[in-house]
Amino acid sequence: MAKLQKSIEKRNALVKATINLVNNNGFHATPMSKIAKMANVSPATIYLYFDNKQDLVNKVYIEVKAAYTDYAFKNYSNDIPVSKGFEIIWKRIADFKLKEVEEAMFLAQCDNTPIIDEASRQEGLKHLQPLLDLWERGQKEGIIKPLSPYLLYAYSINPLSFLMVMQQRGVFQLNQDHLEDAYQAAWNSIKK
Amino acid sequence: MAKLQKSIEKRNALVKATINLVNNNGFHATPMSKIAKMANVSPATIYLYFDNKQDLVNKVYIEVKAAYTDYAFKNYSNDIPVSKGFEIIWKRIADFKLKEVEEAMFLAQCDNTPIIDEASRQEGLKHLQPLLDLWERGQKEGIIKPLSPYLLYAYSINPLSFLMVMQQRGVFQLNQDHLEDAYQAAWNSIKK
DNA sequence: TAAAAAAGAATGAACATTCATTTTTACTCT
DNA sequence: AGAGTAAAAATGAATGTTCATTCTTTTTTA
Repeated sequence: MAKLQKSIEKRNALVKATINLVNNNGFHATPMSKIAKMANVSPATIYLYFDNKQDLVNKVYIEVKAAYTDYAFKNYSNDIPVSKGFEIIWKRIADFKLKEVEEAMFLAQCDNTPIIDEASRQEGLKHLQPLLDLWERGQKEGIIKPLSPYLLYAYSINPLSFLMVMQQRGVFQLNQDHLEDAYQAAWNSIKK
Repeated sequence: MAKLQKSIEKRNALVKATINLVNNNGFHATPMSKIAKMANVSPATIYLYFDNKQDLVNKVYIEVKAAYTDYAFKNYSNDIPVSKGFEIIWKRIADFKLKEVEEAMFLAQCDNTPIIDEASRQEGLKHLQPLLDLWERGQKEGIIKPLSPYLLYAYSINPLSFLMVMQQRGVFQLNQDHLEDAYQAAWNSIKK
């Protein structure tokens, strides 16, 4: 008999190709045939790994989001003081966006368009819980402003996405000094 | 002989339908036939007003961006003090995003995806010049931080887009208090 | 060697755009 | 003012292409 395993490399190649092509052309202008070609795979093979095109992009989104938040919260634990915790997370996020430009672009696109299922969006949101917990803790301790988490996110974390998109478009070059400035702006906007 | 005029109402209906459908389905999942149907027009008629689908979305983008910046800078002139000028612009932008939700969503999507021509993107960028001038003036007067305009934008103006998208998704309800908080965060992030 | 994995070609639907007609409009001539 | 008309505007139906997905066959693997 035959107990085979589907190639994890093929799957990875498909995920990578999807990210790249969706970044450059948008989801609906990215045919399955092109994804297959870039992954060096037959179009039919995609369907061994994913149910259909929608399932493909949903799963890629969730996986990239998970990788992103894993990276962001890597060195964080909730016995670290709030201000230090925020610095750690913020800088890891900046790091991720600078190093994993493709992944970050892909998330930005998914988060601003209707290409992802509502369910997958919710799923992706769950991964941000540690940050919400940090903010709640900070508010209890009177260290950060008593604002809605959406405001806190909008003014401290989200601006990085904008900077990254501008950088990716070659509009300007984000350097280490910019990042230090950005971190200060982020912290000033949430600290009490 | 006949000197006719194409109906401006039909054109407006097409623009409106495009915005609505692209917001809900994304550009490439929005067929010309649906745009036509929503505008109560034959598909062929679209081609009397626009060269093709790409031209349609480019023109809609530029027009909405122009409407947005006209609205934003309506009550502003460059003899107004920097801090007051920023407040005026910021609040007009917030106003626009709250009142013209569809238009604002459309811009957010276009600004985060590859659906718009590079040329049209540049064209849209030009309209922000008054804000850049304000920042330059503020920096000369030592009132606002000597940061890249992209950082200033990222931390003062752009967060509104995020809040608007969240609001639109029903994730949270943006009220007048939130906006006052947000304005303070915005001003704190740019003032020296 | 038997079953899974992978492939390439086939299928059928969806779509952007064009084509052939019809309708509307504004002007001219009575 | 009203009828006639030429051209623009608008239309619905075609056209040809692109693409997601499936089908049939081949290849790989345990």
